[in-house]
Amino acid sequence: MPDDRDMLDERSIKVLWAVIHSYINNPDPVGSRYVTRKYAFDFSPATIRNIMADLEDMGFLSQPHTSAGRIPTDKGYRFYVENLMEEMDEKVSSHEELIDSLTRRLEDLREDIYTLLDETTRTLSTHSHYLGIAVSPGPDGSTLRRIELIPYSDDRIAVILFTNEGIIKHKILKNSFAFSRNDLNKIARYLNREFSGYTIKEIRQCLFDEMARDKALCDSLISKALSLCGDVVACYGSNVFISGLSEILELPEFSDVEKVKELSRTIEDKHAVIKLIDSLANEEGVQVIIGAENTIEEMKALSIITSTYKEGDKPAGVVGIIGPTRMDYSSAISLVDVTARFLTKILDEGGRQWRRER
Amino acid sequence: MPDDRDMLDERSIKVLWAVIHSYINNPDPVGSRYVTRKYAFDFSPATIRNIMADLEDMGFLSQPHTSAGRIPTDKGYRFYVENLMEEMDEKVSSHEELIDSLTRRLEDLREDIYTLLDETTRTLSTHSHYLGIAVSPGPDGSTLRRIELIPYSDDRIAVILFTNEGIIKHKILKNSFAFSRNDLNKIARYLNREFSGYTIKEIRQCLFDEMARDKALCDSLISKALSLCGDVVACYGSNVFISGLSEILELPEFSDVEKVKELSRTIEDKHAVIKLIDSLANEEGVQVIIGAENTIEEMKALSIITSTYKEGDKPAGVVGIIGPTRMDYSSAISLVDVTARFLTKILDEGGRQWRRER
DNA sequence: GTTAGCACTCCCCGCCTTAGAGTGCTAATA
DNA sequence: TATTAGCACTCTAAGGCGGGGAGTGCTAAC
Repeated sequence: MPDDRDMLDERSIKVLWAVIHSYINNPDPVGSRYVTRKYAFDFSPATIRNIMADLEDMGFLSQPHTSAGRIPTDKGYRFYVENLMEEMDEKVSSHEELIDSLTRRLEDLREDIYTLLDETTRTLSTHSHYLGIAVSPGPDGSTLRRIELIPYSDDRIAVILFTNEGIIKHKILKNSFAFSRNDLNKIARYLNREFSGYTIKEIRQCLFDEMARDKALCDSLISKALSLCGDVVACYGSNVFISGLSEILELPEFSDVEKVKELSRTIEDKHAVIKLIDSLANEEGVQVIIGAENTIEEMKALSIITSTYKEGDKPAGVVGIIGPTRMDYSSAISLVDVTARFLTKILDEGGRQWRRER
Repeated sequence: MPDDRDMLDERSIKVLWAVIHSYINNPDPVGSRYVTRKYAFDFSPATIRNIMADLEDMGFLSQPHTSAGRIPTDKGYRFYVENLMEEMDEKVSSHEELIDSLTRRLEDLREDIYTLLDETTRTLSTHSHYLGIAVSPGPDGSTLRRIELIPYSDDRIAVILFTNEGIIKHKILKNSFAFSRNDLNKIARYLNREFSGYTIKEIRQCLFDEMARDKALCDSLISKALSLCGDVVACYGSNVFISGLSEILELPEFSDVEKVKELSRTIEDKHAVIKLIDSLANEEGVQVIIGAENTIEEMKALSIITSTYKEGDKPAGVVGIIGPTRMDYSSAISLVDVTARFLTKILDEGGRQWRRER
């Protein structure tokens, strides 16, 4: 693919930027006259029209109908995000207000990452006026810090799993054997020695190998320990948090109820969302997916900005913003970036001393 | 207030029922001609018109405009729910399908009530096509089964709280003292002896009294135990689960985006919802709130059906359905009823042996 | 007490018109 | 040769108009 940048002269770029900038602020097709006026071009509308026609030929702009102004295409936004945004937009504020409000709201939640992520999406959505989204660390983002076994009733024990990321998972297991408290302590000690410091995914793999290698080899307590542990790590998965529906409904693109239905169906399907987001989980830095670049059919009219937050230097989970393709990319991107860094910092403060050397 | 029932003769009641029945199935104003045809009355439309005019005078029906048919008022629905529903509607199915799907989906979740309630709302909404709602037990609905203290890092301990209702709450406390594992065990034993079997609310009250009575009296370990416990019970609250937005958006009453916005704002405000639902938490059996009977401004166009599920014989939390006033009350009520009973049964199976005699 | 008949009301829908915004093309201009 | 003014053309959004239809309330007859 040739570099689009080369196809465009300075003037075309300015016009493209103007159209996008205008359209982001106000979803009316942008006319040539408006561009000359508002953006103080030294050309007449007629010239701008010619340029716009060229931009349309190249696929950066489109017309809803003949004799309407132009609106950006996904390709147009893409070009904007990659080439124009940083150099042409006046710098957005340093997001002090966001950091403030994150700090204030999340202060007491450091140790409970689910509530923390939930609050994060709320903050993201009120600041961006789009949907805020967060995904908690999955099996390969979570590192086991510690596992505890607690007798719960005559035939049940509670398994509690602490991770470095602040996730605390619990599961009650119906066990047919009656373990003594002493047995449980032994098993827990064994499991902690063996597995703490590894990711859930690694533990899964390890358990799998162990089982496969030789069942007879393990003494019975160890094999029971492994099976307890297996039950819990087996159902370990990511959680999704999404909020800000009432924010995003204020946008004119959602004045059509059909659109709203589509959106609500999409965000109620957590599985699809997890799948989508997980595919971005290992990318460095802020990811931008614009409109039809998206793989989910119902989201082809939306854009997604995400970034991973980390625990140590390992990607843990994802935060982001979902909005219309006509999104304020510039500020959304920096919002997401700042938020991800903030979460990384919080995790860092909690968990450093526990990281296992490898 | 005089009993409305006395004001209406047999014939008026039949007409009222017909209007409501028809309107529930199809939100078009109901005309006199339609009633005679569809509901096989032995009278002419003119007679029905007279009756309808009377019903309107009495406040059971209203007209969107002159020369439109009638639609039920909140008072009309109230009369329907209280007097007509059971005797006149053909019995709804015994909800075997619902029980089936509840059983299937909730089988593995008995011990984790949050996931269980969340899934319950999903099931409720797919079966009713309205919003499913569930509220987890609050401080006076939860009975402490057991408390565990676990060292978490050098300066933090994890407090884990098990309740009879299957709630597992955890909180990481930064403690300035370094407790030994032994100390923690002692403290936990003390707390369990003292508090298990009591509701969180009672424990709160008790802690409060204890503190007030005499601080000096307690030896230092006990006072620390109480303060640990206090930190955790202090932040114990209900959780709300709501789902089915995409279901309810299919209804014609939500073809107006303003209505949708209002709805989404309402259900995002968990606090208001909890407050509303909590006020019903101690009522026996199924509660029905119709339209403007509601105290929340934004919900005056909606009806709410709720019932409490119990742990033993003590009300624990609330499940319900939120829909338009034009709701299929008959089936909604039995759905909610069945669901609440189901949850009660599940809780019963898990927790009986732990109830403290008083 | 019930009903047929009838005039009346009001909404909904399709149709038309108009105003306005914006385009593309062409010919004139610097 | 690049730019621009002028102009005819296109398309939408909004408002006005009129007929059809559904339903009512009233009156007088049964």
